[in-house]
Amino acid sequence: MKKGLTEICYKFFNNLANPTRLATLEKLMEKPMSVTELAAALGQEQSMISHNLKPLLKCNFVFIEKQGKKSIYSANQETIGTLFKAVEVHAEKYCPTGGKCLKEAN
Amino acid sequence: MKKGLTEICYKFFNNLANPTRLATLEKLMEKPMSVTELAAALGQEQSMISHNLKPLLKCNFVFIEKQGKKSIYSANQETIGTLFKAVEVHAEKYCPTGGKCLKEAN
DNA sequence: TATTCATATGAATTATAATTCATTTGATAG
DNA sequence: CTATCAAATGAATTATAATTCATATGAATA
Repeated sequence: MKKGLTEICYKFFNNLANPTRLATLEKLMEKPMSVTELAAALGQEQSMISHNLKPLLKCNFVFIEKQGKKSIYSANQETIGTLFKAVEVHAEKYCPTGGKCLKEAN
Repeated sequence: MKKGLTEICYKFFNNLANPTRLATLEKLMEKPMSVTELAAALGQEQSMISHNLKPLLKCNFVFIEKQGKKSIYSANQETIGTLFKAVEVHAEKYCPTGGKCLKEAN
């Protein structure tokens, strides 16, 4: 691991460590969507989706394409796909309780 | 991505979204160490290292082996290696400023 | 079995991030 | 050019997490 990558990693994982952003990414992995569509699909306020898309966009976890007054967002399939896969692999091998541990207090 | 993995992902990334824990993992990727050694290597208080090792251990990002009064921690090379590599690959392709964006305000 | 070393824990404080609500900007259509 | 729809922004509030400090546990040794 190169020097300084810890800092990048922090920003990187911090960006992903949010339920709204993860749900947004999960939706966008299915297909590109507008902000309004995302808000409807996730049952969240439009402003909240916008706020959360911003950091995802900044780190290129999602891409934007403006279509008239709409902004169509799409997921970075390469990066997000790799990460979700990595979590899946880890969980399968190292979370024998199937996420039961998540319910407990820290 | 399986149903319910969003929740697991949240816990997963949340666990990694911390500078102390990332620095700890980076150190442990080099070689197994005791809590005291880690504290010295990172210039942090022992209690802080212990506090931060706890969630890493819980998700099996690190492993523990007790040697007398010492606790020797080691990294889960498989998972952490994969993740760090993924960040590296992403950063190389999608962070053209070389992390310069990290300095700016959100 | 008292003492020391290593680690873990609890609880309070401090710092950081998420969410909401009001408002603004930008684009298109009437 | 003004009304409407879509998205973005700002600022205040609320929620979460990190850090510190004091203390407790547990193992080894004199």
